[in-house]
Amino acid sequence: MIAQVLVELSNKNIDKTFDYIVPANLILKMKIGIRVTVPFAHQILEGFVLGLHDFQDTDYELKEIIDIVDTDIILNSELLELGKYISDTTLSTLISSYQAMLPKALKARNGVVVPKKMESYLVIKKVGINSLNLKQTEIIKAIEKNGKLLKKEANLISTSSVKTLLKKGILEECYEEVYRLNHLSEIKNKYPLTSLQQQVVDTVLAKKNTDTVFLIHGVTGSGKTEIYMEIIEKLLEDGKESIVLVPEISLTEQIVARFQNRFADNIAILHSRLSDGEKYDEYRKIARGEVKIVIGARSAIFAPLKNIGVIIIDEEHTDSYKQDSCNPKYHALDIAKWRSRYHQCPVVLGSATPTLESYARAAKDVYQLIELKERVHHQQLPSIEIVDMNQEMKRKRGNFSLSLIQSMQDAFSKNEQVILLLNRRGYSSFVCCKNCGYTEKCPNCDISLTYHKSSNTLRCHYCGYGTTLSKICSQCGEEAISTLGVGTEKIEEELNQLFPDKKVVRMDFDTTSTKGSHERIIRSFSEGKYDILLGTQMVAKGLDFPNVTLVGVIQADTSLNIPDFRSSEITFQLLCQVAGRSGRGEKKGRVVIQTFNPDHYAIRYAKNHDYSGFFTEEMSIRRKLGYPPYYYLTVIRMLSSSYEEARDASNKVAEYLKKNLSSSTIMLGPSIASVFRIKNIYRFQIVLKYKREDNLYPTLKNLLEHYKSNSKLKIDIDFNPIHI
DNA sequence: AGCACGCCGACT
DNA sequence: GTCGGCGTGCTC
Repeated sequence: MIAQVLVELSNKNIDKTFDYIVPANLILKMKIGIRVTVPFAHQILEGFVLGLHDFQDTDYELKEIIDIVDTDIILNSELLELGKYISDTTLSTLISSYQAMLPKALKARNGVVVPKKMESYLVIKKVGINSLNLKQTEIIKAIEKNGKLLKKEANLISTSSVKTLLKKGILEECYEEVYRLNHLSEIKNKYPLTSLQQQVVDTVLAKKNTDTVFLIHGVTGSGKTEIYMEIIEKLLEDGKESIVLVPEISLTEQIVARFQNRFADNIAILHSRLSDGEKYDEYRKIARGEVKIVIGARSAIFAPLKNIGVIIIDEEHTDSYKQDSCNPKYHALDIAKWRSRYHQCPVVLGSATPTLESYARAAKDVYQLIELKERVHHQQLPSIEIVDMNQEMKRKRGNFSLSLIQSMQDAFSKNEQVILLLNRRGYSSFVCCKNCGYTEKCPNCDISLTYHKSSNTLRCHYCGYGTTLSKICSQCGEEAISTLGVGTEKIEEELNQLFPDKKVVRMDFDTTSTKGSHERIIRSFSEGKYDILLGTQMVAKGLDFPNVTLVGVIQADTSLNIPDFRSSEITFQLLCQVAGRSGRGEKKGRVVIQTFNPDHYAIRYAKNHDYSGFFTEEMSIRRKLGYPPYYYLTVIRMLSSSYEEARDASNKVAEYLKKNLSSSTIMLGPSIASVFRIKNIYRFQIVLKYKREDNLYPTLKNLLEHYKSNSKLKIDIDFNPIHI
């Protein structure tokens, strides 16, 4: 027997299987999709068995498989097929696609082993023994209750009796895997659906055995989660399973608790804040068919469920559904559509602010659109006030407008809570010498350093570089360094001066880096231990605090100034999302947005909660400039530690693309990437715009092939990029 | 990742 | 003449 093994060597561009002889002792255990260890180039590697043959069809002298890693199939036939689809559509290696689908503990690894957590149990081996003493009988009875007993517990009765019984062969010790997380809770009463919510549920279920994609465009607070849960429950009655994708940062205890109250321990949770061991356990529950509902962030889309009834993607506009940091650069929505075709089940997308791409597809009936224009129980959407900071600055009032201060005082007087958004962490956005104008930059990246007052450091938000702040300018030697721009740390300081008797809690990258800190902040704010929750975009999404009646946006311009064609869309989405945190209880909410661009259309439409107005205007701009959804985009990046190397290669690549792509494809660049040096790697990029380009994949494949042995230059391709 | 192979310059 | 620099390519 010959096995085709795909080995883990993702660093080098080896994208093929190698043949190995299956030794006689492993033939019975050998299955496609299992993990094995093999000798490969003077080392031992792990890999996946992708095929089995009876005969050798090459004349190499083959080596033998060393062993199998686990007896279970890691990649079932669906996942094997899905991996090929991912590789074909993202042009990344097959092994990287499989690795992306698995939790760390199940990847073909090189070294790291996550211990399976085992507990020792006692079971009865021999029955009908009657010469037992009192303690021994007690132990046997305790075991008979459930058929087994934790050894720890038996030892509490009598350690020596346990030993004797084991020695006599009456008892036997066995080990069982225990799960680190237990989602045990009782099913509580569910809320009755409004007739509007019920209609949505019925609409989706009417197509339950088709691969229809639904887009639920529902305002914040329109009760989408209840709709999801009802759909899931109805499909559960058919024996069907569900995947629910939720943005990483809104996957909090709050949302998990809602699902637990409804489905008790029938759920597995997958997100990055779990430890490797916890992730492994949750994954095993799914693979063993012990749970029917999976809630998780992006990678939960790969959950190995076998009979999927629905895939729900909440807050579908969230950019973290696209993996763009490493290969394969896949979008969870594409994976969802593939699996929906495979399982013949619907995909349900939900958002108050769908991406232009999704809404345009709905408008063209590619997706089935469902509109929910009102909040449940006729709660009103918050009223939004725009404050022109150009006028405010003339009055010199720091970062808080009179209107925001008054609104905050008003909320506090009624014992209500406030959320403040500032989409920039740190104390100041950069430091600058007042004498010579020199700005301190990161030595490894083309980025200004951000001042963090609490640690008195300058830090790079791209590579993590840190240095202490010196008051003396390194350029001119004058003691004239001053901080400019504003971050969350500085706002926290101002708040303490403005409202000394109010308690502020800050939630950003810096205060949520330790395990559980994110949850702690949310819980204590929800318990009323703080009056103000101040944070970056983390505070904008999914949170539900009934006592919050005021949301303040310190600077709506932060995201507007990003040099990206999506900056208006991102700003509009962020403002709508954060506004939606206000007035979710019985009291009506208010929102104050401070901006230097009060007339910008993204801000104007957000003020009126006018999605369709924004959609129409933004679409006309995208059409004029030739951006999605009118054109597809692909970014090709040339990366090298040598500036010249990256520059020269980008010119060569551009020439090659021009020659091989059709004349209707528009090529932007080559130009330096928006941040042209990160971690000492120079980055050039080419952007392709096209409506249809049949030569795209073959051309880019050739390009990668050509450069794959070049160790100095890396070619990085991102189809349908989120950021360019 | 390693290790072999091979094509150049420096040196006993 | 030989030794070793490392760039390149292969590993079932």
